[in-house]
Amino acid sequence: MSVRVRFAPSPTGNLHVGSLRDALFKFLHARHEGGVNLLRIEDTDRTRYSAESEAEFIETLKWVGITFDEGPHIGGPNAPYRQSERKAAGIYEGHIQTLLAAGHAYKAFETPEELTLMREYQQINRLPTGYFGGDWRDATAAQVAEAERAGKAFVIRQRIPRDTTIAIEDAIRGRIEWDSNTVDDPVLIKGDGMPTYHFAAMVDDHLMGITHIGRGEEWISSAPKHAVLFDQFGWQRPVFIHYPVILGTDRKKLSKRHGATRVLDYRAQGFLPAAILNFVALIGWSPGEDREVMKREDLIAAFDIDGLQPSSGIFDIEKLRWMNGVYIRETPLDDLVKILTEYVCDPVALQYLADPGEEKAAARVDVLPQLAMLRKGLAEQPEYAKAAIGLEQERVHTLTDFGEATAFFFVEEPEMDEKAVSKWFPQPQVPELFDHLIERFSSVQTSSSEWCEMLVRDYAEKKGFEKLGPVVHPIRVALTGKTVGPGLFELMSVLGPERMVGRLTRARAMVR
RNA sequence: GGCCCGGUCGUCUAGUGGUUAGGAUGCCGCCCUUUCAAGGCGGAGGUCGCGGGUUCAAGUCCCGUCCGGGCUACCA
Repeated sequence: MSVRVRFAPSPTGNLHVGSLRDALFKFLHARHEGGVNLLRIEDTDRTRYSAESEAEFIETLKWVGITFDEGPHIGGPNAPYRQSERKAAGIYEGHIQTLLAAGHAYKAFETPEELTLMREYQQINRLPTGYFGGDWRDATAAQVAEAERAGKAFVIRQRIPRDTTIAIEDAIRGRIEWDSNTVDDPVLIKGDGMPTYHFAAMVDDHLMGITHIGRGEEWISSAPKHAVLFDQFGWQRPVFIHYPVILGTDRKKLSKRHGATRVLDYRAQGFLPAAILNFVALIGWSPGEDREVMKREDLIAAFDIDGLQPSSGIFDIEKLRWMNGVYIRETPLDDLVKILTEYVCDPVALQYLADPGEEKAAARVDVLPQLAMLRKGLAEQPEYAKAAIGLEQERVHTLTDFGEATAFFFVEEPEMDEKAVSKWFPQPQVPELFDHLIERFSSVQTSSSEWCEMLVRDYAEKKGFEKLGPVVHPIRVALTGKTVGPGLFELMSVLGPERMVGRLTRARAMVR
């Protein structure tokens, strides 16, 4: 039987990196096996559902390149793909009647207050908390009928078998068992008639032919209920895969304190989808060999459930930054320019950089003016901007870094680093050097890097400098205001004679 | 409290009874070089959570223990 998996998020907030990783594992599994990946929206909790959230999920998934074969946005043979719509279509109604008739489910009429009281009693007496029977699991038909006649509100609970062992086979951890007396009777249908996750997800998984239920390990505790439900329906149990969780640097669940949890915030910070995918795939999964830089297609080719790990992993943004740098360097320049052009115009990214909310660590307010200059440069002098980007490509980690890295190309008068100026400008060779260059560049139209190199080397040699440093460094400071950056001759070539004359003249005035 | 899951360099991980415990990142150093990167080379960093046991041999198997995490909702 071919593999059928599903990503079934509850759209109640932003799509965060943990969910992205879950979606990725399923996607890779399906694609590796030539199976089917489907998207289902679990919106049975109408009080928390948000349409914007659902839209964000779909947009994010599309951005990183996780594709689906069926889903609410593309349709498919198992439509509808939103549980609220499936409820409206009566899909769960018939199934709960089947369970009720077989005695695998029962109506329970406790009020929420009564349940709270029961929980408190259990806690005080150090008993396992939960609904293990209450007043209704063993109620007679007459009692139920009377309560119904009285119009009392009820939920429908699953009747978990007692005095037995429930075991599931987890694809990562192997066999896990429970004493069935420690598993309480979960609500299947809520008072408002909506199914809970426990019921709707399992019914849908069966109806949609899901072969592998992949989800976070926080679901392990409810797995016995789900397994029993499949048994009670007489359905074949799918394979359960409980992924380990992704933690923050404090070993607590990943939260905003660690930078960001929302995938789109990483986009705003200038991370490439390929890098995010690659990085996140390697938390909790390994190809089993010493290979780390893997593009989407490599991941698909290598993915195997056996490579999944049981232990949780910490999200190390430093390693993500390294990996993002690798992907930026590997991107062909034309593509990179296109990506950057979109990035510097992306209102969501700019908005985030201007106001990263609680994520103070990620605040990059200072970079906004620089990104604006890059945007302007890209629009008004595309070839010049492209050359500048090409020179900085191998020394940045994120798209955001291009703002700072290319800033000196676009401002008329680059900000001069004081330490650099005081170190290099007072040196005796400098005035004559600047005068020489100003004169030479004033008389030419273009300047290739070879020509610039020859010019500088000849001058250094003529003046008796054994090393290039004393000549190169003052020029670099004059042209860029900084001591670090791309190779001087490439940089000179891109700047061109006119800009160089302007900047050298200004620097010359500073020397006296 | 109850039930369940997990535990190899700081971090991500390889490892399925016999390895000097490997790789990556981060850190440090050297080389390259006009600087910074990138790249190359090298280094520090692990008593495989701890304690017992099985075995000629244990990170690998068994037991116990500690620590971390999850669940314990008419949320998912």
